[in-house]
Amino acid sequence: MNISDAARLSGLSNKMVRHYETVGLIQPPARSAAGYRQYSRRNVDELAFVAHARALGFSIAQIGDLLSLRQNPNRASRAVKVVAQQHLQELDAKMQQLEQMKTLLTGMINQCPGDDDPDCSILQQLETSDISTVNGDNRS
Amino acid sequence: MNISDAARLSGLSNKMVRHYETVGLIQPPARSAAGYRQYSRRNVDELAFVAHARALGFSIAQIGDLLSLRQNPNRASRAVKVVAQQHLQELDAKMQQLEQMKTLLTGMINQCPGDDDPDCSILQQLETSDISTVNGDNRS
DNA sequence: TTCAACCTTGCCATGGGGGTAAGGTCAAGC
DNA sequence: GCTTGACCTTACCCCCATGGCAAGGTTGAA
Repeated sequence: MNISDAARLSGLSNKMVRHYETVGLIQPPARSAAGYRQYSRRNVDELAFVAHARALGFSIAQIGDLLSLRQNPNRASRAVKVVAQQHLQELDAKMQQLEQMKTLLTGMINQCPGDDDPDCSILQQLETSDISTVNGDNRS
Repeated sequence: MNISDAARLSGLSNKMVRHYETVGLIQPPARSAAGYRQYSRRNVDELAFVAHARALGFSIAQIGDLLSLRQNPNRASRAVKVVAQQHLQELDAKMQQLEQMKTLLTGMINQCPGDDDPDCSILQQLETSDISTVNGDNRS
Protein backbone atom coordinates (compact mmCIF):
# COMPACT_ATOMS: atom_id res chain seq x y z
CA MET A 1 0.00 0.00 0.00
CA ASN A 2 1.36 3.42 -0.95
CA ILE A 3 1.33 6.43 1.29
CA SER A 4 -1.88 7.98 0.00
CA ASP A 5 -3.91 4.90 0.77
CA ALA A 6 -2.32 4.55 4.19
CA ALA A 7 -3.01 8.20 4.91
CA ARG A 8 -6.62 7.98 3.78
CA LEU A 9 -7.29 4.83 5.76
CA SER A 10 -5.74 6.25 8.91
CA GLY A 11 -7.22 9.71 8.63
CA LEU A 12 -3.95 11.59 8.29
CA SER A 13 -2.46 13.67 5.48
CA ASN A 14 0.42 12.27 3.44
CA LYS A 15 2.45 15.11 4.83
CA MET A 16 1.89 14.21 8.43
CA VAL A 17 2.48 10.52 7.81
CA ARG A 18 5.95 11.42 6.54
CA HIS A 19 6.40 13.87 9.37
CA TYR A 20 5.59 11.32 12.07
CA GLU A 21 8.12 9.02 10.48
CA THR A 22 10.76 11.76 10.34
CA VAL A 23 10.40 12.59 14.01
CA GLY A 24 10.60 8.91 14.94
CA LEU A 25 7.05 8.56 16.18
CA ILE A 26 6.09 5.67 13.95
CA GLN A 27 7.83 2.65 12.50
CA PRO A 28 9.40 3.43 9.11
CA PRO A 29 7.58 1.30 6.54
CA ALA A 30 9.24 -0.88 3.94
CA ARG A 31 10.30 0.69 0.67
CA SER A 32 9.75 -0.47 -2.88
CA ALA A 33 12.65 -0.73 -5.32
CA ALA A 34 11.88 2.80 -6.44
CA GLY A 35 11.91 4.07 -2.86
CA TYR A 36 8.14 4.30 -2.40
CA ARG A 37 6.91 3.72 1.15
CA GLN A 38 5.01 0.43 1.41
CA TYR A 39 2.54 0.27 4.30
CA SER A 40 1.34 -2.95 5.88
CA ARG A 41 -1.91 -3.42 7.73
CA ARG A 42 0.10 -3.12 10.92
CA ASN A 43 1.59 0.19 9.82
CA VAL A 44 -1.86 1.55 9.06
CA ASP A 45 -3.12 0.47 12.46
CA GLU A 46 -0.33 2.41 14.08
CA LEU A 47 -1.09 5.47 11.97
CA ALA A 48 -4.75 5.28 12.90
CA PHE A 49 -3.79 5.03 16.55
CA VAL A 50 -1.75 8.21 16.18
CA ALA A 51 -4.59 9.95 14.37
CA HIS A 52 -7.06 9.08 17.12
CA ALA A 53 -4.68 10.21 19.83
CA ARG A 54 -4.01 13.49 18.05
CA ALA A 55 -7.74 14.05 17.76
CA LEU A 56 -7.89 13.85 21.55
CA GLY A 57 -5.13 16.44 21.77
CA PHE A 58 -2.29 14.22 22.96
CA SER A 59 1.11 15.68 22.14
CA ILE A 60 3.56 13.87 19.89
CA ALA A 61 5.66 12.98 22.95
CA GLN A 62 2.66 11.58 24.79
CA ILE A 63 1.66 9.56 21.75
CA GLY A 64 5.18 8.19 21.67
CA ASP A 65 4.65 6.99 25.23
CA LEU A 66 1.28 5.52 24.36
CA LEU A 67 2.70 3.73 21.33
CA SER A 68 5.45 2.07 23.32
CA LEU A 69 2.95 1.01 25.98
CA ARG A 70 0.72 -0.31 23.23
CA GLN A 71 3.41 -2.55 21.82
CA ASN A 72 4.55 -3.76 25.23
CA PRO A 73 2.45 -6.76 26.24
CA ASN A 74 3.75 -6.52 29.81
CA ARG A 75 2.48 -2.98 30.32
CA ALA A 76 0.34 -2.10 33.28
CA SER A 77 -2.87 -0.33 32.39
CA ARG A 78 -1.97 2.00 35.22
CA ALA A 79 0.83 3.43 33.10
CA VAL A 80 -1.55 4.18 30.25
CA LYS A 81 -4.00 5.76 32.61
CA VAL A 82 -1.33 8.02 34.04
CA VAL A 83 -0.52 9.43 30.60
CA ALA A 84 -4.18 10.02 29.90
CA GLN A 85 -4.77 11.64 33.27
CA GLN A 86 -1.85 13.93 32.80
CA HIS A 87 -3.21 15.02 29.45
CA LEU A 88 -6.59 15.55 31.02
CA GLN A 89 -5.00 17.89 33.53
CA GLU A 90 -3.42 19.83 30.70
CA LEU A 91 -6.78 20.12 29.00
CA ASP A 92 -8.25 21.37 32.27
CA ALA A 93 -5.54 23.98 32.65
CA LYS A 94 -6.11 25.26 29.15
CA MET A 95 -9.82 25.41 29.68
CA GLN A 96 -9.37 27.42 32.82
CA GLN A 97 -7.19 29.92 31.02
CA LEU A 98 -9.67 30.21 28.20
CA GLU A 99 -12.47 30.68 30.68
CA GLN A 100 -10.63 33.48 32.42
CA MET A 101 -10.05 35.16 29.09
CA LYS A 102 -13.67 34.69 28.15
CA THR A 103 -14.91 36.12 31.42
CA LEU A 104 -12.77 39.21 31.22
CA LEU A 105 -13.41 39.74 27.54
CA THR A 106 -17.15 39.29 27.92
CA GLY A 107 -17.22 41.88 30.67
CA MET A 108 -15.35 44.35 28.52
CA ILE A 109 -17.57 43.73 25.53
CA ASN A 110 -20.70 44.32 27.58
CA GLN A 111 -19.40 47.71 28.64
CA CYS A 112 -18.69 48.86 25.11
CA PRO A 113 -21.60 50.76 23.54
CA GLY A 114 -20.73 49.55 20.05
CA ASP A 115 -22.02 52.67 18.37
CA ASP A 116 -20.53 55.34 16.11
CA ASP A 117 -18.82 57.21 18.93
CA PRO A 118 -15.13 56.70 19.59
CA ASP A 119 -15.44 56.12 23.33
CA CYS A 120 -14.79 52.48 24.02
CA SER A 121 -14.19 50.87 27.34
CA ILE A 122 -12.46 47.95 25.67
CA LEU A 123 -9.65 50.20 24.51
CA GLN A 124 -9.57 51.98 27.84
CA GLN A 125 -9.25 48.77 29.79
CA LEU A 126 -6.58 47.45 27.47
CA GLU A 127 -4.58 50.59 28.14
CA THR A 128 -4.86 50.67 31.86
CA SER A 129 -6.02 47.33 33.07
CA ASP A 130 -4.22 44.96 35.35
CA ILE A 131 -5.38 41.93 33.49
CA SER A 132 -2.19 40.42 34.76
CA THR A 133 -4.34 37.98 36.69
CA VAL A 134 -4.71 36.00 33.49
CA ASN A 135 -1.80 33.78 34.13
CA GLY A 136 -0.20 30.67 32.81
CA ASP A 137 -0.11 31.78 29.23
CA ASN A 138 -1.84 29.67 26.79
CA ARG A 139 -2.52 32.35 24.44
CA SER A 140 -4.41 31.88 21.28
CA MET B 1 14.53 54.47 28.63
CA ASN B 2 16.27 51.31 27.43
CA ILE B 3 14.53 48.16 26.33
CA SER B 4 14.76 46.34 29.65
CA ASP B 5 12.93 49.07 31.51
CA ALA B 6 10.32 49.35 28.80
CA ALA B 7 9.82 45.61 28.83
CA ARG B 8 9.53 45.45 32.59
CA LEU B 9 7.08 48.34 32.74
CA SER B 10 4.90 46.90 30.01
CA GLY B 11 5.03 43.33 31.19
CA LEU B 12 6.76 41.90 28.14
CA SER B 13 10.11 40.22 27.61
CA ASN B 14 12.89 42.11 25.86
CA LYS B 15 12.70 39.50 23.20
CA MET B 16 9.06 40.05 22.45
CA VAL B 17 9.42 43.81 22.46
CA ARG B 18 11.95 43.45 19.67
CA HIS B 19 9.81 40.87 17.95
CA TYR B 20 6.71 43.07 17.89
CA GLU B 21 8.82 45.80 16.37
CA THR B 22 10.24 43.42 13.74
CA VAL B 23 6.81 42.27 12.63
CA GLY B 24 5.60 45.85 12.43
CA LEU B 25 3.10 45.66 15.27
CA ILE B 26 4.47 48.59 17.26
CA GLN B 27 6.09 51.90 16.45
CA PRO B 28 9.87 51.58 16.22
CA PRO B 29 11.35 53.64 19.06
CA ALA B 30 14.11 56.20 18.69
CA ARG B 31 17.70 55.02 18.77
CA SER B 32 20.66 56.35 20.72
CA ALA B 33 23.92 57.14 18.98
CA ALA B 34 25.08 53.64 19.79
CA GLY B 35 21.94 52.11 18.33
CA TYR B 36 20.16 51.40 21.63
CA ARG B 37 16.36 51.56 21.47
CA GLN B 38 15.06 54.55 23.43
CA TYR B 39 11.49 54.19 24.64
CA SER B 40 9.22 57.10 25.44
CA ARG B 41 6.25 57.02 27.78
CA ARG B 42 4.07 56.75 24.71
CA ASN B 43 6.02 53.75 23.47
CA VAL B 44 5.64 52.04 26.81
CA ASP B 45 1.90 52.67 26.80
CA GLU B 46 1.65 50.99 23.44
CA LEU B 47 3.68 48.02 24.66
CA ALA B 48 1.48 47.67 27.71
CA PHE B 49 -1.59 47.74 25.48
CA VAL B 50 -0.11 44.91 23.45
CA ALA B 51 0.73 42.96 26.59
CA HIS B 52 -2.80 43.29 27.93
CA ALA B 53 -4.32 42.25 24.63
CA ARG B 54 -2.02 39.25 24.37
CA ALA B 55 -3.02 38.23 27.87
CA LEU B 56 -6.60 38.10 26.61
CA GLY B 57 -5.50 35.87 23.76
CA PHE B 58 -5.86 38.33 20.89
CA SER B 59 -3.67 37.40 17.93
CA ILE B 60 -0.96 39.70 16.63
CA ALA B 61 -3.14 40.56 13.64
CA GLN B 62 -6.09 41.43 15.87
CA ILE B 63 -3.88 43.55 18.09
CA GLY B 64 -2.71 45.37 14.99
CA ASP B 65 -6.35 46.18 14.26
CA LEU B 66 -6.93 47.28 17.84
CA LEU B 67 -3.84 49.48 17.81
CA SER B 68 -4.89 51.31 14.67
CA LEU B 69 -8.37 51.82 16.09
CA ARG B 70 -6.80 53.07 19.29
CA GLN B 71 -4.81 55.74 17.52
CA ASN B 72 -7.68 56.80 15.31
CA PRO B 73 -9.78 59.42 17.12
CA ASN B 74 -12.58 59.03 14.57
CA ARG B 75 -13.06 55.35 15.25
CA ALA B 76 -16.47 53.92 16.05
CA SER B 77 -16.57 51.85 19.21
CA ARG B 78 -18.56 49.40 17.12
CA ALA B 79 -15.42 48.54 15.19
CA VAL B 80 -13.56 47.75 18.39
CA LYS B 81 -16.44 45.67 19.65
CA VAL B 82 -16.52 43.66 16.43
CA VAL B 83 -12.88 42.66 16.84
CA ALA B 84 -13.48 41.67 20.45
CA GLN B 85 -16.58 39.70 19.60
CA GLN B 86 -14.83 37.84 16.86
CA HIS B 87 -12.09 36.88 19.27
CA LEU B 88 -14.69 35.79 21.78
CA GLN B 89 -16.15 33.48 19.17
CA GLU B 90 -12.74 31.98 18.61
CA LEU B 91 -12.36 31.42 22.33
CA ASP B 92 -15.74 29.74 22.37
CA ALA B 93 -14.81 27.47 19.51
CA LYS B 94 -11.63 26.41 21.23
CA MET B 95 -13.43 25.77 24.46
CA GLN B 96 -15.92 23.55 22.71
CA GLN B 97 -13.17 21.51 21.15
CA LEU B 98 -11.43 21.16 24.47
CA GLU B 99 -14.67 20.13 26.09
CA GLN B 100 -15.25 17.43 23.51
CA MET B 101 -11.76 16.14 24.07
CA LYS B 102 -12.27 16.23 27.82
CA THR B 103 -15.54 14.38 27.63
CA LEU B 104 -14.19 11.60 25.45
CA LEU B 105 -10.97 11.32 27.38
CA THR B 106 -12.71 11.24 30.73
CA GLY B 107 -14.95 8.44 29.55
CA MET B 108 -11.97 6.43 28.41
CA ILE B 109 -10.09 7.02 31.64
CA ASN B 110 -13.04 5.88 33.71
CA GLN B 111 -13.13 2.59 31.85
CA CYS B 112 -9.45 1.86 32.41
CA PRO B 113 -8.82 -0.25 35.52
CA GLY B 114 -5.44 1.36 36.11
CA ASP B 115 -3.95 -1.74 37.66
CA ASP B 116 -1.01 -4.01 36.89
CA ASP B 117 -2.76 -5.87 34.11
CA PRO B 118 -2.10 -4.97 30.51
CA ASP B 119 -5.75 -4.76 29.44
CA CYS B 120 -6.58 -1.13 28.91
CA SER B 121 -9.66 0.25 27.27
CA ILE B 122 -7.85 3.48 26.52
CA LEU B 123 -5.48 1.72 24.17
CA GLN B 124 -8.32 -0.32 22.71
CA GLN B 125 -10.41 2.71 21.96
CA LEU B 126 -7.46 4.55 20.43
CA GLU B 127 -6.94 1.62 18.10
CA THR B 128 -10.49 1.16 16.97
CA SER B 129 -12.47 4.20 17.85
CA ASP B 130 -14.24 6.57 15.56
CA ILE B 131 -13.29 9.58 17.58
CA SER B 132 -13.52 11.39 14.26
CA THR B 133 -16.36 13.36 15.75
CA VAL B 134 -13.80 15.57 17.44
CA ASN B 135 -13.67 18.10 14.70
CA GLY B 136 -12.32 21.53 13.97
CA ASP B 137 -8.81 20.81 15.01
CA ASN B 138 -7.39 22.94 17.68
CA ARG B 139 -5.10 20.41 18.96
CA SER B 140 -2.67 20.92 21.80
C1' DT C 1 41.57 50.24 32.71
C1' DT C 2 38.73 46.77 33.84
C1' DC C 3 34.48 44.60 34.64
C1' DA C 4 29.71 43.79 34.91
C1' DA C 5 25.62 44.80 33.07
C1' DC C 6 23.55 46.21 29.50
C1' DC C 7 22.60 46.44 24.40
C1' DT C 8 22.70 44.77 19.31
C1' DT C 9 21.77 41.33 15.45
C1' DG C 10 21.31 36.76 13.82
C1' DC C 11 20.46 32.04 13.99
C1' DC C 12 18.15 27.70 15.87
C1' DA C 13 14.31 25.39 18.33
C1' DT C 14 9.68 24.42 19.73
C1' DG C 15 4.55 21.97 17.70
C1' DG C 16 1.84 20.62 14.29
C1' DG C 17 1.07 21.41 10.49
C1' DG C 18 0.49 23.82 5.12
C1' DG C 19 2.52 24.89 0.64
C1' DT C 20 5.43 24.39 -3.29
C1' DA C 21 9.11 23.04 -6.24
C1' DA C 22 12.02 19.87 -8.77
C1' DG C 23 12.50 15.55 -9.93
C1' DG C 24 11.63 10.12 -10.30
C1' DT C 25 8.03 6.24 -11.21
C1' DC C 26 4.18 3.79 -12.78
C1' DA C 27 0.34 2.36 -15.55
C1' DA C 28 -2.94 3.13 -19.09
C1' DG C 29 -3.91 4.38 -23.74
C1' DC C 30 -2.41 5.29 -28.27
C1' DG D 1 7.55 2.77 -27.94
C1' DC D 2 5.83 7.17 -26.32
C1' DT D 3 2.99 10.36 -24.00
C1' DT D 4 0.25 11.67 -20.21
C1' DG D 5 -1.31 12.07 -15.69
C1' DA D 6 -1.29 10.51 -11.24
C1' DC D 7 1.47 9.18 -8.06
C1' DC D 8 5.85 9.22 -5.31
C1' DT D 9 10.42 11.29 -3.40
C1' DT D 10 13.22 14.94 -0.90
C1' DA D 11 14.03 19.57 0.33
C1' DC D 12 12.91 23.80 1.17
C1' DC D 13 9.96 28.01 3.15
C1' DC D 14 5.79 29.61 5.69
C1' DC D 15 2.50 30.32 9.91
C1' DC D 16 2.28 31.86 15.40
C1' DA D 17 4.49 33.32 19.55
C1' DT D 18 8.22 32.49 22.10
C1' DG D 19 12.76 31.00 24.24
C1' DG D 20 17.67 30.47 23.96
C1' DC D 21 22.30 31.20 22.60
C1' DA D 22 26.31 33.30 20.45
C1' DA D 23 29.26 36.98 19.12
C1' DG D 24 30.08 41.41 19.46
C1' DG D 25 29.44 46.63 20.85
C1' DT D 26 28.34 50.24 24.84
C1' DT D 27 27.92 52.22 29.22
C1' DG D 28 29.08 53.49 33.73
C1' DA D 29 31.21 52.90 37.99
C1' DA D 30 35.06 51.35 40.82
